[in-house]
Amino acid sequence: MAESQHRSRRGRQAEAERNDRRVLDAAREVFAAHGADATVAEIAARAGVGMGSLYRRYGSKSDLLRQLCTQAMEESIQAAEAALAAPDAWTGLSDYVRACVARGSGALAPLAGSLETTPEMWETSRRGRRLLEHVVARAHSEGVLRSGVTALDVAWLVEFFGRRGPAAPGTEDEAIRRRLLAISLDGLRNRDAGPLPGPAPSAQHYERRWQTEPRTS
Amino acid sequence: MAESQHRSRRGRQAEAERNDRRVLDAAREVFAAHGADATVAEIAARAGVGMGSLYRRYGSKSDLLRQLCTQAMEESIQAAEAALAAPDAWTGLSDYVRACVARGSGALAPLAGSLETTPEMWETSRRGRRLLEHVVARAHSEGVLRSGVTALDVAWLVEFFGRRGPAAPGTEDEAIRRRLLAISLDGLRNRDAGPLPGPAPSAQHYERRWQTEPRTS
DNA sequence: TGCTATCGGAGTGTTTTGCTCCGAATGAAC
DNA sequence: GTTCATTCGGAGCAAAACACTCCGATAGCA
Repeated sequence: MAESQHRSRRGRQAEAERNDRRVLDAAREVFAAHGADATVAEIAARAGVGMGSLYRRYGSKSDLLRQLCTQAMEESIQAAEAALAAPDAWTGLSDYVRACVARGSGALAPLAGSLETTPEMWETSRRGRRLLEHVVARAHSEGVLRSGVTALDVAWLVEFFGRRGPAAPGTEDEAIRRRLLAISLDGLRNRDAGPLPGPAPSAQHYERRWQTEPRTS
Repeated sequence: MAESQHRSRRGRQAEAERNDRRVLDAAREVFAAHGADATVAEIAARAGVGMGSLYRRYGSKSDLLRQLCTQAMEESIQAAEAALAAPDAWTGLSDYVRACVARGSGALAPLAGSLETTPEMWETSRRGRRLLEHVVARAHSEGVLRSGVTALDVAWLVEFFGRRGPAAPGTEDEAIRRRLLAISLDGLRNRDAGPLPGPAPSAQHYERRWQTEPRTS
């Protein structure tokens, strides 16, 4: 607190900016670990910031959540672009999955329905999905992806592994997750295993969760 | 409600027994879907039973949870015994995993730490784990399981897929889960893929989550 | 037609939690 | 060194959520 902070342009404003970032990072970790029920107080504590600072920047808990969702979607878009730029399709796809899981993109999915969604968020989400479809299509065309696997299968996989994650780096939880993910990714490769059971996931169902209804309570 | 219920021995007691079962089933579904934060009222509603009936049988929410955990562990023990009796090791192991996931055994794991555990529960848990070790050992000895996979890997896999599950039968959620599980099980088979990353999960860590501490709050 | 055992669910007391408000602390200006 | 503007931190509050109790209604039995 008393440490010098004139590294950036202006002293106090620099602290403000740093706080904003800290809050966002802390929020991602805490929500990932505890779900949407995590308390604002805990986020503030983790960020090493007072409630005042948190609420000055983000009007409400929902706002914070929305910001986080948007950030997660943008990160997954970047990961998809990186996947398309990768030297081979399999490296691209598997790095995409690993990156999304590691960042906990899927951890925000259980929030579906408890959040008012903006049109921009929908647009971002769709853009991410379209890119992922390209990533998957490329993998199929190179013959490295088990046949029958769709982009939504991959999206759901990310979401499954992201649930209640990401585990903090260096923890055993994280190591376990990596092992299981390695197993799943192996199962995803093309080894002419039998066809996948059941119908492919529908986009309708994937999106429906986010359609806002106050709550079923 | 007004339907006749003299199918069993005594009219009113039959209803009582049926209610007990209904509550237990409803509780499993609701906790699986909403986590430990699910409300008692919702469980009662789902069971089609009043709060009074619920509390007469189960003294508290924690009691109910404990009962549920015990039941889940016993079911997984039965599944393990079935696996050992299966004609071949792979059928046994994969049916074990599918059964546990379908019953949502892993859905109760996130409750770890929020529940007072009895010595009997520990004993049951350990027995289940020992059986699973036999199931895994058998699979290795028949050469159908990817090398390096331990019983705890399988246990964690079940837990991962059980999180926030099971989805109600017949829903698309359930179909998706089955697809992803099929992928993971394929990755689990022995195809001399590379070694799994990182160290194997430790029993210490697996058990530590259940050691009761009031709460970190 | 009473009598007993069980049922259902509205009401209650408590805990939790999102959010506000204000005194303290910091840095810039002069 | 003093003053002023800005940002910080966290105690406290009002509202909501929730586990649990209590009692009138109801179903079986004699």
